[in-house]
Amino acid sequence: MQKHEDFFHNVFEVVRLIPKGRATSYGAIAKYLGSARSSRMVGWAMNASHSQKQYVPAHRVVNRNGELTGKNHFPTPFIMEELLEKEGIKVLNDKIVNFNKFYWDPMKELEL
DNA sequence: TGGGTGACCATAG
DNA sequence: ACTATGGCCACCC
Repeated sequence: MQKHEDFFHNVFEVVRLIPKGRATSYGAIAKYLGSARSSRMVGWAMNASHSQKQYVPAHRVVNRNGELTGKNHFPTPFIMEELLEKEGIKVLNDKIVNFNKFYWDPMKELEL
C-alpha cells in the first residue's frame, strides 16, 4: 500500500521535470528509478496520475518507439496528440516524428 | 496459491 | 515492417 505510493511519487516527480516540448519513455523512467521495478509499473503510475493534485504531463511519456500507446487512457483519445503538437512535437499515425530529436533521457539530463 | 492482465522492453527470426 | 518469448511486478480475481 505504502510501498508503491513512494514509487508512484518518484515517477510523478520525474515526469514533472520533463521540459515542455520534450518527451521520454516509460523504460527510461524505470531505469532512472533503479529498474528494480519494470517499466510496466511506470504505465501503472501514469494510470493513477489523473488523480494527482499536482499537474503531471503524462502526454510527454511514450513508449520506446515514440508511439502514443497511452492515448486511450486520456479523457479523449486525441488529447495526447493535441498537447504534444501544441508543444511543437509532430505526431503522425500516433507516433512522434523524429522522436530521438525530442527524446529526454533522465539518466543524461538529470546527470546522476 | 496461481493465473491473467497491462500506457513496457530487449532480443530473435 | 511483423510476430513470438521471456522478463518485469502490482493488481485483481
